[in-house]
Amino acid sequence: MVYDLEQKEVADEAWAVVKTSFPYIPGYLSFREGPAVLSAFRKICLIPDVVIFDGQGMAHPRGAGIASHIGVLLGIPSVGCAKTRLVGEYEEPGLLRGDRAELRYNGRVVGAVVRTRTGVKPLFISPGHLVTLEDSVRIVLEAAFRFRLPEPVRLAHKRATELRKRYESSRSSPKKYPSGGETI
DNA sequence: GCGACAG
DNA sequence: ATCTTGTCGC
Repeated sequence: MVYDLEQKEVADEAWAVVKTSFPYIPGYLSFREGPAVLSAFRKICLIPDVVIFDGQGMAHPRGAGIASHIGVLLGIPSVGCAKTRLVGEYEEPGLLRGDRAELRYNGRVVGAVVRTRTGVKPLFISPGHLVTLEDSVRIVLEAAFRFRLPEPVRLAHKRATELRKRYESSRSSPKKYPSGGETI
């Protein structure tokens, strides 16, 4: 999902149906979900300035979560925005939107635990490719203006669920199914 | 060996 | 992540 933060609207989108070739193993998420991200990315017409990943960036056992790894392959700035922690220690941040705490791992600050909405569970933000921690937090807070998750992440998730349902029911019948290359 | 563990 | 009913709060 390519989202225009100034117009507050979807600018482009694309999807891909890819068979999983790797199991989900904490610390190896990019090997499972990366291929699908890459194939869907080849179909979009508007290349974004930054990509927000549903997962970790630098806050990873080897310092390179899906945001860092795929960000490099795409050659585009990226940010890790996970709903839960993978590694690191932190103090619970304040309850207001914008309140944050450092996420430390091996004596290093690898990310931030940020409250994007007052009273909701915080997000685990960490730098991906070509982006600083401060910019990462700024980008996520700017994109999460309505709900807990950044708008593009929320909409992408919503679209994925919808497509998966439609796909699972149409795959049995002889009908065809849009490949996701349609441009808006 | 035990517990932790993005999606 | 997925399954899954009702329920709590804005």
